Amino acid sequence: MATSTVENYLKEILVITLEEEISKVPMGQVAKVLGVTPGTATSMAKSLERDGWIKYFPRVGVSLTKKGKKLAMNMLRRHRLLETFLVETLGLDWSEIHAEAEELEHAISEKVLEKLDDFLGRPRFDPHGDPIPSKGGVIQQMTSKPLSEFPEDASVRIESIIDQNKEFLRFARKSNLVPGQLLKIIGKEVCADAITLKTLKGKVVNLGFRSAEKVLVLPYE
Amino acid sequence: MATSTVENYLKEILVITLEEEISKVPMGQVAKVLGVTPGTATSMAKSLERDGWIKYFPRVGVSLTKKGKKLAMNMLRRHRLLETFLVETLGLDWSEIHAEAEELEHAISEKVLEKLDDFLGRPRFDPHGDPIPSKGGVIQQMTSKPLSEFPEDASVRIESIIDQNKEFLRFARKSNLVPGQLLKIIGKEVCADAITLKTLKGKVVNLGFRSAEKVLVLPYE
DNA sequence: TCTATAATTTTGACTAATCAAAATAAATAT
DNA sequence: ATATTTATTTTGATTAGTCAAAATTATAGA
Repeated sequence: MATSTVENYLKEILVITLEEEISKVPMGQVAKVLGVTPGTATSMAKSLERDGWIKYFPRVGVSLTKKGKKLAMNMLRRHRLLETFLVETLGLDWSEIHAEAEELEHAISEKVLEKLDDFLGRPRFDPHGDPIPSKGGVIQQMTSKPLSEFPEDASVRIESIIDQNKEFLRFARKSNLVPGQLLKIIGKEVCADAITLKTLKGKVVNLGFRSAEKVLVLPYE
Repeated sequence: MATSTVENYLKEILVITLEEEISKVPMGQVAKVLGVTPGTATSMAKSLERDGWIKYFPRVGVSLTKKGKKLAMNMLRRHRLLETFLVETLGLDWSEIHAEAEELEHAISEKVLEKLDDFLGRPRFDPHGDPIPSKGGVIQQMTSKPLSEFPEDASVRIESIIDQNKEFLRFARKSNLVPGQLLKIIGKEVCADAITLKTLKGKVVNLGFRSAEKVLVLPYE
Protein backbone atom coordinates (compact mmCIF):
# COMPACT_ATOMS: atom_id res chain seq x y z
CA MET A 1 0.00 0.00 0.00
CA ALA A 2 1.20 3.44 -0.91
CA THR A 3 1.70 6.01 1.82
CA SER A 4 0.18 9.41 1.28
CA THR A 5 3.64 10.79 0.60
CA VAL A 6 3.98 8.34 -2.26
CA GLU A 7 0.52 9.30 -3.50
CA ASN A 8 1.52 12.95 -3.51
CA TYR A 9 4.73 12.40 -5.42
CA LEU A 10 2.97 10.34 -8.07
CA LYS A 11 0.10 12.77 -8.45
CA GLU A 12 2.36 15.77 -8.84
CA ILE A 13 4.54 13.97 -11.35
CA LEU A 14 1.42 13.15 -13.34
CA VAL A 15 0.14 16.72 -13.25
CA ILE A 16 3.44 18.10 -14.50
CA THR A 17 3.57 15.45 -17.22
CA LEU A 18 0.08 16.40 -18.40
CA GLU A 19 0.57 20.14 -18.17
CA GLU A 20 3.94 20.39 -19.81
CA GLU A 21 3.58 17.43 -22.11
CA ILE A 22 6.99 16.07 -21.24
CA SER A 23 7.86 12.45 -20.61
CA LYS A 24 10.53 12.90 -17.94
CA VAL A 25 10.09 15.34 -15.10
CA PRO A 26 13.42 16.74 -13.81
CA MET A 27 14.10 16.29 -10.11
CA GLY A 28 14.32 20.00 -9.42
CA GLN A 29 10.74 20.43 -10.51
CA VAL A 30 9.60 17.49 -8.45
CA ALA A 31 11.32 18.95 -5.40
CA LYS A 32 9.76 22.32 -5.99
CA VAL A 33 6.12 21.25 -6.36
CA LEU A 34 6.40 18.99 -3.35
CA GLY A 35 8.15 21.57 -1.23
CA VAL A 36 11.14 19.43 -0.35
CA THR A 37 14.87 19.81 -0.90
CA PRO A 38 16.34 18.41 -4.13
CA GLY A 39 18.21 15.71 -2.23
CA THR A 40 14.98 14.48 -0.72
CA ALA A 41 13.37 14.26 -4.14
CA THR A 42 16.30 12.23 -5.44
CA SER A 43 16.26 9.75 -2.60
CA MET A 44 12.51 9.46 -2.87
CA ALA A 45 12.84 8.81 -6.61
CA LYS A 46 15.04 5.84 -5.82
CA SER A 47 12.60 4.27 -3.44
CA LEU A 48 9.67 4.97 -5.77
CA GLU A 49 11.58 3.13 -8.45
CA ARG A 50 12.41 0.27 -6.09
CA ASP A 51 8.66 -0.16 -5.51
CA GLY A 52 7.80 -0.01 -9.19
CA TRP A 53 5.94 3.32 -9.26
CA ILE A 54 8.31 5.23 -11.51
CA LYS A 55 11.33 4.96 -13.78
CA TYR A 56 14.25 7.06 -12.61
CA PHE A 57 16.80 8.34 -15.09
CA PRO A 58 19.74 9.82 -13.14
CA ARG A 59 20.49 13.45 -13.97
CA VAL A 60 17.48 13.51 -16.28
CA GLY A 61 14.26 12.97 -14.44
CA VAL A 62 11.43 10.56 -13.66
CA SER A 63 8.46 9.10 -15.48
CA LEU A 64 5.53 7.06 -14.20
CA THR A 65 5.24 3.34 -14.80
CA LYS A 66 1.87 1.90 -15.77
CA LYS A 67 1.22 1.04 -12.15
CA GLY A 68 2.31 4.52 -11.04
CA LYS A 69 0.16 6.25 -13.59
CA LYS A 70 -2.87 4.27 -12.55
CA LEU A 71 -2.49 5.31 -8.96
CA ALA A 72 -1.76 8.91 -9.91
CA MET A 73 -4.86 9.09 -12.09
CA ASN A 74 -6.89 7.75 -9.24
CA MET A 75 -5.52 10.45 -6.97
CA LEU A 76 -6.46 13.09 -9.52
CA ARG A 77 -9.97 11.66 -9.63
CA ARG A 78 -10.19 11.81 -5.85
CA HIS A 79 -8.86 15.32 -5.74
CA ARG A 80 -11.21 16.69 -8.33
CA LEU A 81 -14.30 14.92 -7.05
CA LEU A 82 -13.57 16.21 -3.57
CA GLU A 83 -13.12 19.74 -4.85
CA THR A 84 -16.46 19.45 -6.57
CA PHE A 85 -18.07 18.25 -3.36
CA LEU A 86 -16.54 21.03 -1.30
CA VAL A 87 -17.86 23.70 -3.65
CA GLU A 88 -21.17 22.20 -4.75
CA THR A 89 -22.37 20.67 -1.51
CA LEU A 90 -20.64 22.49 1.30
CA GLY A 91 -20.34 25.86 -0.40
CA LEU A 92 -16.68 26.44 0.27
CA ASP A 93 -14.87 29.15 -1.53
CA TRP A 94 -13.13 28.39 -4.75
CA SER A 95 -9.81 29.57 -3.32
CA GLU A 96 -9.67 27.26 -0.33
CA ILE A 97 -10.72 23.93 -1.77
CA HIS A 98 -7.38 22.86 -3.17
CA ALA A 99 -5.64 22.57 0.18
CA GLU A 100 -8.64 20.84 1.72
CA ALA A 101 -8.93 18.26 -1.04
CA GLU A 102 -5.20 17.70 -0.81
CA GLU A 103 -5.69 16.27 2.67
CA LEU A 104 -8.93 14.40 2.16
CA GLU A 105 -7.89 12.64 -1.03
CA HIS A 106 -5.59 10.35 0.95
CA ALA A 107 -8.18 9.42 3.52
CA ILE A 108 -11.27 8.70 1.47
CA SER A 109 -11.89 5.08 0.56
CA GLU A 110 -12.80 3.80 -2.87
CA LYS A 111 -16.25 2.96 -1.61
CA VAL A 112 -17.00 6.38 -0.13
CA LEU A 113 -15.59 7.99 -3.24
CA GLU A 114 -18.04 6.16 -5.47
CA LYS A 115 -20.93 7.03 -3.19
CA LEU A 116 -19.84 10.63 -3.36
CA ASP A 117 -19.66 10.43 -7.13
CA ASP A 118 -23.26 9.17 -7.19
CA PHE A 119 -24.36 11.85 -4.77
CA LEU A 120 -22.83 14.55 -6.95
CA GLY A 121 -24.47 13.16 -10.07
CA ARG A 122 -21.26 11.86 -11.63
CA PRO A 123 -19.82 15.22 -12.67
CA ARG A 124 -17.25 15.22 -15.44
CA PHE A 125 -15.59 18.51 -14.60
CA ASP A 126 -14.44 19.99 -11.34
CA PRO A 127 -15.12 23.59 -10.28
CA HIS A 128 -12.06 24.80 -12.15
CA GLY A 129 -13.32 23.17 -15.33
CA ASP A 130 -10.68 20.44 -15.23
CA PRO A 131 -11.85 16.99 -16.31
CA ILE A 132 -12.39 14.37 -13.61
CA PRO A 133 -10.73 11.07 -14.57
CA SER A 134 -13.11 8.13 -14.74
CA LYS A 135 -13.05 5.29 -12.25
CA GLY A 136 -10.79 3.30 -14.56
CA GLY A 137 -8.28 6.13 -14.63
CA VAL A 138 -9.11 7.40 -18.07
CA ILE A 139 -9.15 11.12 -18.54
CA GLN A 140 -11.85 12.58 -20.66
CA GLN A 141 -10.69 13.67 -24.08
CA MET A 142 -10.36 17.38 -24.17
CA THR A 143 -12.87 17.68 -26.97
CA SER A 144 -14.76 20.90 -26.79
CA LYS A 145 -18.14 20.92 -25.16
CA PRO A 146 -21.07 23.28 -25.05
CA LEU A 147 -20.56 26.20 -22.70
CA SER A 148 -23.80 25.22 -21.02
CA GLU A 149 -22.23 22.08 -19.58
CA PHE A 150 -19.65 23.92 -17.53
CA PRO A 151 -20.15 24.89 -13.93
CA GLU A 152 -20.02 28.28 -12.36
CA ASP A 153 -16.52 29.68 -11.93
CA ALA A 154 -15.13 27.62 -14.78
CA SER A 155 -12.53 29.27 -16.99
CA VAL A 156 -12.89 28.35 -20.64
CA ARG A 157 -11.68 29.21 -24.10
CA ILE A 158 -14.02 29.42 -27.04
CA GLU A 159 -13.27 26.86 -29.73
CA SER A 160 -16.13 27.49 -32.10
CA ILE A 161 -19.63 28.78 -32.52
CA ILE A 162 -22.04 26.30 -34.07
CA ASP A 163 -24.81 28.41 -35.45
CA GLN A 164 -25.53 29.68 -38.89
CA ASN A 165 -27.94 32.29 -37.68
CA LYS A 166 -26.61 35.66 -38.75
CA GLU A 167 -28.35 37.47 -35.96
CA PHE A 168 -26.65 35.35 -33.37
CA LEU A 169 -23.27 35.48 -35.01
CA ARG A 170 -23.42 39.23 -35.20
CA PHE A 171 -24.37 39.42 -31.56
CA ALA A 172 -21.60 37.01 -30.71
CA ARG A 173 -18.97 39.01 -32.50
CA LYS A 174 -20.19 42.22 -30.95
CA SER A 175 -19.93 40.64 -27.51
CA ASN A 176 -16.45 39.29 -28.21
CA LEU A 177 -17.68 35.70 -28.20
CA VAL A 178 -15.18 34.58 -30.78
CA PRO A 179 -12.92 31.54 -31.03
CA GLY A 180 -9.84 32.00 -28.86
CA GLN A 181 -11.59 34.30 -26.44
CA LEU A 182 -11.07 33.43 -22.79
CA LEU A 183 -14.11 33.53 -20.53
CA LYS A 184 -15.04 32.94 -16.98
CA ILE A 185 -18.50 31.76 -16.03
CA ILE A 186 -19.37 34.10 -13.22
CA GLY A 187 -22.99 33.05 -12.84
CA LYS A 188 -25.17 30.08 -13.71
CA GLU A 189 -28.80 30.08 -12.76
CA VAL A 190 -30.26 26.80 -13.87
CA CYS A 191 -33.80 27.73 -12.96
CA ALA A 192 -33.53 31.05 -14.76
CA ASP A 193 -31.98 29.37 -17.78
CA ALA A 194 -29.19 31.97 -17.70
CA ILE A 195 -25.41 32.04 -17.79
CA THR A 196 -23.33 35.11 -17.04
CA LEU A 197 -19.87 35.41 -18.53
CA LYS A 198 -16.96 37.72 -18.08
CA THR A 199 -14.28 38.23 -20.69
CA LEU A 200 -10.64 38.79 -19.79
CA LYS A 201 -11.17 42.51 -20.24
CA GLY A 202 -13.96 42.46 -17.71
CA LYS A 203 -16.86 42.74 -20.11
CA VAL A 204 -19.96 40.96 -18.84
CA VAL A 205 -22.31 39.03 -21.14
CA ASN A 206 -25.54 37.20 -20.44
CA LEU A 207 -26.60 34.14 -22.42
CA GLY A 208 -29.61 31.86 -22.27
CA PHE A 209 -29.00 28.13 -22.22
CA ARG A 210 -30.21 27.76 -25.78
CA SER A 211 -27.47 30.08 -26.93
CA ALA A 212 -24.85 28.68 -24.57
CA GLU A 213 -25.31 25.30 -26.22
CA LYS A 214 -24.11 26.81 -29.48
CA VAL A 215 -20.81 27.94 -28.02
CA LEU A 216 -18.23 25.16 -27.91
CA VAL A 217 -15.45 25.68 -25.41
CA LEU A 218 -12.50 23.97 -23.74
CA PRO A 219 -11.58 24.25 -20.10
CA TYR A 220 -8.69 26.62 -19.76
CA GLU A 221 -5.70 26.57 -17.40
CA MET B 1 0.53 20.09 15.49
CA ALA B 2 -0.51 16.59 16.45
CA THR B 3 0.11 13.78 14.01
CA SER B 4 -2.76 11.44 13.30
CA THR B 5 -1.06 8.79 15.42
CA VAL B 6 -1.17 11.18 18.35
CA GLU B 7 -4.81 11.96 17.59
CA ASN B 8 -5.63 8.27 17.65
CA TYR B 9 -3.90 7.60 20.95
CA LEU B 10 -5.66 10.52 22.61
CA LYS B 11 -9.07 9.64 21.23
CA GLU B 12 -8.84 6.02 22.31
CA ILE B 13 -7.65 7.00 25.76
CA LEU B 14 -10.65 9.32 26.05
CA VAL B 15 -13.10 6.68 24.89
CA ILE B 16 -11.81 4.16 27.43
CA THR B 17 -11.92 6.80 30.14
CA LEU B 18 -15.56 7.60 29.34
CA GLU B 19 -16.68 4.02 28.89
CA GLU B 20 -15.05 2.52 31.95
CA GLU B 21 -15.18 5.58 34.14
CA ILE B 22 -11.58 5.25 35.24
CA SER B 23 -9.05 8.03 35.58
CA LYS B 24 -5.91 6.16 34.54
CA VAL B 25 -5.89 3.82 31.56
CA PRO B 26 -3.32 1.00 31.92
CA MET B 27 -0.79 0.66 29.12
CA GLY B 28 -1.87 -2.85 28.19
CA GLN B 29 -5.31 -1.56 27.32
CA VAL B 30 -3.90 1.32 25.33
CA ALA B 31 -1.70 -1.10 23.39
CA LYS B 32 -4.64 -3.37 22.71
CA VAL B 33 -7.10 -0.82 21.35
CA LEU B 34 -4.43 0.74 19.18
CA GLY B 35 -3.17 -2.58 17.89
CA VAL B 36 0.46 -2.05 18.88
CA THR B 37 2.84 -3.93 21.17
CA PRO B 38 2.97 -2.91 24.84
CA GLY B 39 6.48 -1.55 24.43
CA THR B 40 5.31 0.78 21.69
CA ALA B 41 2.50 2.07 23.87
CA THR B 42 4.94 2.80 26.68
CA SER B 43 7.38 4.68 24.51
CA MET B 44 4.50 6.59 22.93
CA ALA B 45 3.20 7.47 26.39
CA LYS B 46 6.52 9.10 27.16
CA SER B 47 6.52 11.27 24.10
CA LEU B 48 2.86 12.17 24.57
CA GLU B 49 3.78 13.32 28.07
CA ARG B 50 6.78 15.24 26.78
CA ASP B 51 4.42 17.16 24.51
CA GLY B 52 1.89 17.82 27.25
CA TRP B 53 -0.97 15.66 25.98
CA ILE B 54 -1.13 13.20 28.83
CA LYS B 55 0.16 12.43 32.32
CA TYR B 56 2.05 9.17 32.48
CA PHE B 57 2.19 7.22 35.73
CA PRO B 58 4.76 4.42 35.29
CA ARG B 59 3.39 0.93 35.95
CA VAL B 60 -0.07 2.41 36.45
CA GLY B 61 -1.37 4.08 33.33
CA VAL B 62 -2.10 7.36 31.56
CA SER B 63 -4.63 10.15 31.84
CA LEU B 64 -5.34 13.08 29.54
CA THR B 65 -4.25 16.60 30.39
CA LYS B 66 -6.65 19.47 29.75
CA LYS B 67 -4.98 20.08 26.41
CA GLY B 68 -5.12 16.37 25.55
CA LYS B 69 -8.75 16.05 26.49
CA LYS B 70 -9.65 19.02 24.36
CA LEU B 71 -8.04 17.49 21.31
CA ALA B 72 -9.53 14.09 22.04
CA MET B 73 -13.03 15.54 22.36
CA ASN B 74 -12.56 17.29 19.08
CA MET B 75 -11.61 13.99 17.47
CA LEU B 76 -14.71 12.39 18.87
CA ARG B 77 -16.77 15.22 17.40
CA ARG B 78 -15.14 14.73 14.03
CA HIS B 79 -15.64 11.01 14.15
CA ARG B 80 -19.30 11.17 15.03
CA LEU B 81 -20.16 13.95 12.63
CA LEU B 82 -18.48 12.04 9.83
CA GLU B 83 -20.35 8.87 10.71
CA THR B 84 -23.56 10.85 10.56
CA PHE B 85 -22.63 12.22 7.15
CA LEU B 86 -21.71 8.81 5.80
CA VAL B 87 -25.06 7.33 6.81
CA GLU B 88 -27.38 10.28 6.29
CA THR B 89 -25.97 11.77 3.13
CA LEU B 90 -24.11 9.03 1.34
CA GLY B 91 -26.23 6.12 2.52
CA LEU B 92 -23.43 3.89 3.69
CA ASP B 93 -24.19 0.91 5.78
CA TRP B 94 -24.15 1.23 9.51
CA SER B 95 -21.50 -1.51 9.78
CA GLU B 96 -18.87 0.11 7.60
CA ILE B 97 -18.89 3.71 8.73
CA HIS B 98 -16.60 3.35 11.73
CA ALA B 99 -13.51 2.40 9.75
CA GLU B 100 -14.22 5.07 7.15
CA ALA B 101 -14.66 7.83 9.71
CA GLU B 102 -11.51 6.64 11.43
CA GLU B 103 -9.51 7.70 8.38
CA LEU B 104 -11.36 10.86 7.43
CA GLU B 105 -11.37 12.35 10.93
CA HIS B 106 -7.66 13.12 10.65
CA ALA B 107 -7.90 14.76 7.27
CA ILE B 108 -10.90 17.03 7.59
CA SER B 109 -10.20 20.62 8.53
CA GLU B 110 -12.02 22.59 11.18
CA LYS B 111 -13.57 24.72 8.49
CA VAL B 112 -14.91 21.84 6.42
CA LEU B 113 -16.14 20.19 9.58
CA GLU B 114 -18.24 23.19 10.53
CA LYS B 115 -19.65 23.41 7.01
CA LEU B 116 -20.54 19.76 7.24
CA ASP B 117 -22.18 20.35 10.59
CA ASP B 118 -24.32 23.08 9.03
CA PHE B 119 -25.14 20.90 6.05
CA LEU B 120 -26.29 18.09 8.34
CA GLY B 121 -28.43 20.46 10.37
CA ARG B 122 -26.23 20.40 13.46
CA PRO B 123 -27.18 16.92 14.66
CA ARG B 124 -26.58 16.15 18.31
CA PHE B 125 -26.49 12.37 17.98
CA ASP B 126 -24.69 10.09 15.60
CA PRO B 127 -26.29 7.05 13.91
CA HIS B 128 -25.45 4.85 16.90
CA GLY B 129 -27.22 7.26 19.23
CA ASP B 130 -23.98 8.50 20.77
CA PRO B 131 -23.86 12.22 21.53
CA ILE B 132 -21.75 14.44 19.28
CA PRO B 133 -19.51 16.73 21.36
CA SER B 134 -20.07 20.41 20.73
CA LYS B 135 -17.54 22.60 18.97
CA GLY B 136 -16.10 23.64 22.31
CA GLY B 137 -15.53 20.02 23.23
CA VAL B 138 -18.37 19.68 25.69
CA ILE B 139 -20.30 16.46 25.66
CA GLN B 140 -23.93 16.63 26.59
CA GLN B 141 -24.15 14.08 29.33
CA MET B 142 -27.44 14.32 31.10
CA THR B 143 -28.50 10.99 32.47
CA SER B 144 -31.33 9.53 30.53
CA LYS B 145 -34.45 8.25 32.25
CA PRO B 146 -37.22 5.84 31.29
CA LEU B 147 -39.90 7.37 29.14
CA SER B 148 -42.47 6.18 31.65
CA GLU B 149 -41.20 8.67 34.21
CA PHE B 150 -42.06 11.72 32.18
CA PRO B 151 -45.33 13.60 32.44
CA GLU B 152 -47.91 14.28 29.77
CA ASP B 153 -46.91 17.03 27.32
CA ALA B 154 -43.20 16.48 27.90
CA SER B 155 -40.90 16.74 24.88
CA VAL B 156 -38.13 14.21 24.88
CA ARG B 157 -35.44 12.69 22.73
CA ILE B 158 -34.73 8.99 22.65
CA GLU B 159 -31.27 8.16 23.95
CA SER B 160 -31.33 4.41 23.76
CA ILE B 161 -33.51 1.33 23.86
CA ILE B 162 -32.63 -1.15 26.57
CA ASP B 163 -34.11 -4.38 25.43
CA GLN B 164 -32.60 -7.44 23.82
CA ASN B 165 -35.96 -8.63 22.56
CA LYS B 166 -35.94 -8.74 18.77
CA GLU B 167 -39.69 -8.43 18.49
CA PHE B 168 -39.66 -5.22 20.45
CA LEU B 169 -36.65 -3.78 18.62
CA ARG B 170 -38.32 -4.47 15.30
CA PHE B 171 -41.50 -2.84 16.46
CA ALA B 172 -39.52 0.12 17.81
CA ARG B 173 -37.72 0.66 14.56
CA LYS B 174 -40.93 0.37 12.59
CA SER B 175 -42.53 2.97 14.81
CA ASN B 176 -39.52 5.26 14.51
CA LEU B 177 -38.59 4.78 18.12
CA VAL B 178 -34.87 5.08 17.43
CA PRO B 179 -32.05 6.97 19.14
CA GLY B 180 -32.22 10.66 18.31
CA GLN B 181 -35.94 10.64 17.59
CA LEU B 182 -37.88 13.51 19.13
CA LEU B 183 -41.16 12.71 20.77
CA LYS B 184 -43.97 14.44 22.58
CA ILE B 185 -46.02 12.65 25.18
CA ILE B 186 -49.55 13.55 24.19
CA GLY B 187 -51.35 11.20 26.53
CA LYS B 188 -50.61 9.35 29.74
CA GLU B 189 -53.31 7.21 31.31
CA VAL B 190 -51.93 5.77 34.50
CA CYS B 191 -54.97 3.65 35.20
CA ALA B 192 -54.96 2.24 31.69
CA ASP B 193 -51.19 1.66 31.85
CA ALA B 194 -50.79 3.46 28.52
CA ILE B 195 -48.68 6.26 27.07
CA THR B 196 -49.42 7.96 23.75
CA LEU B 197 -46.60 9.54 21.79
CA LYS B 198 -46.33 11.71 18.76
CA THR B 199 -43.21 11.88 16.60
CA LEU B 200 -42.06 15.05 14.91
CA LYS B 201 -43.71 13.93 11.70
CA GLY B 202 -47.02 13.55 13.49
CA LYS B 203 -47.03 9.80 13.72
CA VAL B 204 -48.87 8.54 16.81
CA VAL B 205 -47.64 5.51 18.79
CA ASN B 206 -49.11 3.80 21.83
CA LEU B 207 -46.94 2.08 24.41
CA GLY B 208 -47.70 0.18 27.59
CA PHE B 209 -45.80 1.15 30.73
CA ARG B 210 -43.75 -2.02 30.57
CA SER B 211 -42.42 -1.01 27.18
CA ALA B 212 -42.06 2.65 28.07
CA GLU B 213 -39.61 1.64 30.77
CA LYS B 214 -37.32 0.20 28.13
CA VAL B 215 -37.05 3.47 26.28
CA LEU B 216 -34.48 5.80 27.80
CA VAL B 217 -34.97 9.45 26.96
CA LEU B 218 -33.70 12.90 27.76
CA PRO B 219 -35.88 15.98 28.16
CA TYR B 220 -35.67 18.15 25.08
CA GLU B 221 -35.77 21.95 24.83
C1' DT C 1 6.30 -15.88 52.64
C1' DC C 2 7.89 -17.43 48.40
C1' DT C 3 7.08 -18.56 43.78
C1' DA C 4 4.65 -18.59 39.30
C1' DT C 5 2.29 -15.66 36.24
C1' DA C 6 0.97 -11.39 34.22
C1' DA C 7 1.87 -6.63 33.07
C1' DT C 8 5.09 -3.24 32.02
C1' DT C 9 9.43 -1.25 30.68
C1' DT C 10 13.89 -1.28 28.48
C1' DT C 11 16.96 -2.12 24.80
C1' DG C 12 18.44 -2.39 20.23
C1' DA C 13 17.07 -2.38 15.64
C1' DC C 14 14.40 -0.98 11.62
C1' DT C 15 11.74 1.97 7.90
C1' DA C 16 9.95 6.21 5.90
C1' DA C 17 10.73 10.78 5.21
C1' DT C 18 13.10 14.55 5.77
C1' DC C 19 17.20 18.37 5.93
C1' DA C 20 21.89 20.60 5.46
C1' DA C 21 25.82 20.78 3.30
C1' DA C 22 29.47 18.86 0.48
C1' DA C 23 30.52 16.68 -3.98
C1' DT C 24 29.75 16.10 -8.70
C1' DA C 25 28.05 16.77 -13.32
C1' DA C 26 25.96 19.53 -16.90
C1' DA C 27 24.93 23.83 -19.11
C1' DT C 28 26.13 28.49 -20.22
C1' DA C 29 28.92 32.40 -20.91
C1' DT C 30 33.08 34.58 -21.92
C1' DA D 1 38.23 25.91 -24.16
C1' DT D 2 37.82 27.34 -19.76
C1' DA D 3 35.45 29.36 -15.98
C1' DT D 4 31.20 30.16 -13.84
C1' DT D 5 26.66 29.05 -12.71
C1' DT D 6 22.99 25.81 -12.11
C1' DA D 7 21.11 21.22 -11.30
C1' DT D 8 21.60 16.92 -9.23
C1' DT D 9 23.42 13.48 -6.21
C1' DT D 10 25.72 11.89 -2.07
C1' DT D 11 26.57 11.76 2.72
C1' DG D 12 25.51 11.91 7.42
C1' DA D 13 22.16 13.06 10.72
C1' DT D 14 17.39 13.50 12.68
C1' DT D 15 12.47 12.40 14.07
C1' DA D 16 8.25 9.55 14.44
C1' DG D 17 6.61 5.27 14.96
C1' DT D 18 7.12 0.68 15.19
C1' DC D 19 8.61 -4.51 16.64
C1' DA D 20 10.97 -8.41 19.09
C1' DA D 21 12.83 -9.98 22.88
C1' DA D 22 15.03 -9.44 27.32
C1' DA D 23 14.62 -7.35 31.92
C1' DT D 24 11.97 -5.73 35.55
C1' DT D 25 8.14 -5.17 38.65
C1' DA D 26 3.59 -6.27 40.41
C1' DT D 27 -0.07 -9.61 41.53
C1' DA D 28 -1.91 -13.64 43.08
C1' DG D 29 -1.60 -18.61 44.62
C1' DA D 30 -0.10 -22.20 47.54
